[in-house]
Amino acid sequence: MGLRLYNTLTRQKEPFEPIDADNVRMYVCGPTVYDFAHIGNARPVIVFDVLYRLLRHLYGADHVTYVRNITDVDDKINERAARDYPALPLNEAIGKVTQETAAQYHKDVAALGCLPPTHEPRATEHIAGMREIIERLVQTGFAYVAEGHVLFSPAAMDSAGGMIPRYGALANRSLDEMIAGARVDVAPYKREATDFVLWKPSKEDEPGWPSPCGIASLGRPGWHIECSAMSKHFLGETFDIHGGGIDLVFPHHENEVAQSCCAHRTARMANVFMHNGFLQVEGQKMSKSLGNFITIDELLSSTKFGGRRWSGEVLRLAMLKTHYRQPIDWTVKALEEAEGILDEWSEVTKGVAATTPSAALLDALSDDLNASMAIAELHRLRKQGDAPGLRAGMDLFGIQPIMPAVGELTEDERREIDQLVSANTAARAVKDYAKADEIRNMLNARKIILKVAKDGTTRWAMKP
RNA sequence: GGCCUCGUGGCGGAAUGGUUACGCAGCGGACUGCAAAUCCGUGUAUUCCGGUUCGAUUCCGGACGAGGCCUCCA
Repeated sequence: MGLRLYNTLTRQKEPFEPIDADNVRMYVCGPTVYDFAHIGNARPVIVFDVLYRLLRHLYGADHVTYVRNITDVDDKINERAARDYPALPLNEAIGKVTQETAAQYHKDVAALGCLPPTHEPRATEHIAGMREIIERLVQTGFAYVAEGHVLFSPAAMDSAGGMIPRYGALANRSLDEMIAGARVDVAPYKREATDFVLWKPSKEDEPGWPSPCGIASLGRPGWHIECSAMSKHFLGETFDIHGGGIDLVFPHHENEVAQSCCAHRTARMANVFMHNGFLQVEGQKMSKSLGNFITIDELLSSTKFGGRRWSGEVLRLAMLKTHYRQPIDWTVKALEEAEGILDEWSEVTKGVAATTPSAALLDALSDDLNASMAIAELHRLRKQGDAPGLRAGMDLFGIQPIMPAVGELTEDERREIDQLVSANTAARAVKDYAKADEIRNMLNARKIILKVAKDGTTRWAMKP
């Protein structure tokens, strides 16, 4: 069975046909680097990493180009920089914030088992490309200059006709509905309430670049234009897959489509748009005010969630247990269950070389990334004792075997435990059960459990 | 207010116009000095009310409930 993907553009699953099978091209919206990435941010990164691995498997590792940007120009960054480094000049402070946050992000997603994308461009490296698109949009009447701003006109897009899509086609809403919505920011320089900013003027202490369209003052780009510029640069005017969180459908992706299709006179920016569902924490929306806001780093290295640390592999498996388009409830219980499964898989696959992924596994993932069904197949492989097959499946998922909590013990502690376990085995061999039980209780008190196999060999593990 | 998504067992979570995967927990058994671990077996579910249909959990309408977008939050 070939790859089928759910396309937000058409609201249905479609067979995936790459524009060029020698170079399958995917763009995923990356982070705006102003703060630690939270666990909700991790979902698209993990989901599209699995898709990236699947595409590499299907089309060859050298035939997939994956671009995930870093947005390093944004007013939230400016605010954060001013707050955190009040003594520094703003631009210097911004540099510190974006460098530090990007480094933390790389650390986080690596711990989650995500491959680096083929290209990871920064918005500030592509200002010239943005200016070029903006110039073209103004020249062709899709955008206009007003008080140092450049604004895009969805109304102009809708009257353009030809192959250019209707504004709102992706989000499935009409311009009339949006005007009726009436919560659009109305600025005096806008011709229509639905017009959005492509470029805006910068104050002297704000980051600024030479403006397009003959605007004299320095300025900076609006939110959506960076993705249009960077995707064009690396993937061309039309590419295969564009991904991100479902909240990006509108306005972000809708506006990207508008900018790109109008600038390039194309029918589609990307053939397939994919969006992952939202994440809740213990049944509630994650928000700072509810106090359930949790970052990737906190899960990995603090005891804030569930009173303990979690490995990146466990976080990844927990994330993939739910289909990517469904809402996911992030709970301690779900992480514990994922860890239990991973412990079991790890035990049988440690040091085992992978074969190729089973056909059933590929079929499951090829059906719009049905990871739940794929995981069921991994359970089946384990049950059948097919360790190499299981390992191959785990590789496709990007999940490595873990060292159960044992990794947190020091070498000395582990040696001591090994000795106690040997003493327990020896005591049982001579039927000195009092002594054996005493040792076992002592180990249990230290959260060590003994696992005696049928052949008498004894292994041990940390209780979660 | 407008638009959209979702509602499956004790829990998590797939699939489907016709015996409802899989996992966790539970229960029973094997094994064990006793436990644990492991293995085998096993019960339980499609929110409610209408409609279409030989047949609906699936399709359509409504109710109730949860969530999202319309605010530069993935």
